[in-house]
Amino acid sequence: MRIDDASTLTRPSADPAPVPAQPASAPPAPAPPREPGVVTVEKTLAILEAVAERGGATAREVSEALGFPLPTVYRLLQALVQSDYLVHLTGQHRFELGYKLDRLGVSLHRQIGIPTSVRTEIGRLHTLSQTAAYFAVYRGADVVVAYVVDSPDHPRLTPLNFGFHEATHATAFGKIMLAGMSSEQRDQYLDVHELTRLTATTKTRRQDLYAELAQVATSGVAWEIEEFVPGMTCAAVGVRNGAGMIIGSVAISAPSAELSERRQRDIERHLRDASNQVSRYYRSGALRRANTATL
Amino acid sequence: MRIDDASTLTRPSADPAPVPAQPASAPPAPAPPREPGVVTVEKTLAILEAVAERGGATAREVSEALGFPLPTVYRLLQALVQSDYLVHLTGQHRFELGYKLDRLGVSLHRQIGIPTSVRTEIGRLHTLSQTAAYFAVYRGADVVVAYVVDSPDHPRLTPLNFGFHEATHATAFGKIMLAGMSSEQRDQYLDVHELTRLTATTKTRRQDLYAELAQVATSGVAWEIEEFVPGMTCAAVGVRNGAGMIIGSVAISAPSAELSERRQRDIERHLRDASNQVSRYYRSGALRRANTATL
DNA sequence: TGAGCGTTCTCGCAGAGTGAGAACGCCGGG
DNA sequence: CCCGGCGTTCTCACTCTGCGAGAACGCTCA
Repeated sequence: MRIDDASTLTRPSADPAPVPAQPASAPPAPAPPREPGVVTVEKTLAILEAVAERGGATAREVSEALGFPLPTVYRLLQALVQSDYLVHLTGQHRFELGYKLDRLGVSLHRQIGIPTSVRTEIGRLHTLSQTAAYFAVYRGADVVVAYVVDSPDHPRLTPLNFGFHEATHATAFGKIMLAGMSSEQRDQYLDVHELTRLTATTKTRRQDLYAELAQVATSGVAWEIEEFVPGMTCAAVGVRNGAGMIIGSVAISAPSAELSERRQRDIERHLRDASNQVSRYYRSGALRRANTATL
Repeated sequence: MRIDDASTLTRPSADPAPVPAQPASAPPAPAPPREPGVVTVEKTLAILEAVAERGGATAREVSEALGFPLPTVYRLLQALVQSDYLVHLTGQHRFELGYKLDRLGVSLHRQIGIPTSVRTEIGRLHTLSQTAAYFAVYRGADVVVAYVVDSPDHPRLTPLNFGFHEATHATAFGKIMLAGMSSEQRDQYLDVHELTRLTATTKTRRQDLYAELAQVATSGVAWEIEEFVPGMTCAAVGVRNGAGMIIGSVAISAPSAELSERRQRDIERHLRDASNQVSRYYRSGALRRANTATL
């Protein structure tokens, strides 16, 4: 059973900034797209990430990659080393990631807080249904992937790593969560999140989406057939707390080609079983943070 | 928490610089101990860690905990949110950790890079010997815990988490690694790292330590009996690469009381077995980064 | 209705961060 | 042996950035 590795760089969601075309000229001040923010902090974090991406780097590499002058890079590198976000491998003349990042990662997982019983249940879902298996929860106003179990034979959908929280309209667990919101919450949510087209069959009109959500609400199961990634299908069932509110969702993904009608029925059954088990956990006490997802 | 370099030595706590006459000002703060560094960055990271420690926090909590004025805290919080190191749960008026921290944690683990075959071997060591099991490697000039397998019945020693790299003189795997260094490397290492007393039996004199290291080098196994944590004993065996150099170490920890002579023999056997298996992996190709530990 | 909190803005000042440049030690190659 | 290149640290004067008191706005609760 693997926890979570993989995950590489995802394209930074390019904001629709005006002036997308930088005229190649103007070496002086082409005014980068970025909003103000605290410049020093942004530079520092950029350096940290540069070191992370290339699995360690020399100061010069960072300087060239980011276009920051060398003295600045050294200064900020040292600040990061001092706080244990980086280590300086003096022998190898390299900077690599520091151990605080592990501790922070652990803290993050603790904040999301998926109990072991739920983890094993998702593991069972993976084994029984022979698919990648997911657990998603509300976090604040977002819907986020909180746990994944997959295997070489049944790998996760590449973007669906821990922390994924986009494309709610185009994922099975996203539909479950949208269907679980009050209509005002849903409207507000969709006012902020566009119905981006991802494949030929992605539902990009609210009308269509609402119609499906109504159906999801009654049937209790959401399917998503190649609306997110071509050739792949997902399915999900909601998880409810003691008050009957949807607080999360168990889900699977599999190649569409492998899904005979019979297999679909089996999967639905496994999803409902898993949902029941997980819901049972959340019904019995232990509902830690207020999951009422105020939006 | 590092104790290393000389920079601390150069600056006496209260520097009696020329111009001692401060213009009558400064009745309040006599300037805290901290060395310069990039102030903004330090503040920002302090905020990040404050949020991590308390599992999410409001801006005001952070402000009070760290003594930074509110507008500053908000500004830096936003910088962190913008870079995905924090999320702002607007519904709950809280800031919590962001998903980039997971990605950075994963990158760190990838940089340390313990292959799965080694992981399973440490798992087996845990099961067979019925103890917490560890794998440690050189990283730059340091010796760091790279992987741990434990269980409720056989928990790890509390400080021995991933990333632990102190007290080399008082841990079994540390002794293995010290024994594996050239004498110049060892001397240099010990010039920088004090032989801190941790328990009544910690070896704090180089003499004593060197004597034991010589014995470790010949026997191939290091024991550490309550020199690190009272009541707990550790043992370790080295892992060698194709060139015969020590590049890591497998280790276990257990309560001293549970270690009959027979059990000690069993544990030594299991450690040697594990070491052989792991060494085999590092012998066959795959010796990625130059582990020659230049110091 | 008002107090308290979360959150964002404004704005003038001070000082922090900046970055060209030089310096130092170390290495490997000519 | 000396030179050139690299990693690393320091200096220093200038400027622009981050600072933080304070006020403002909206919300929730009593």
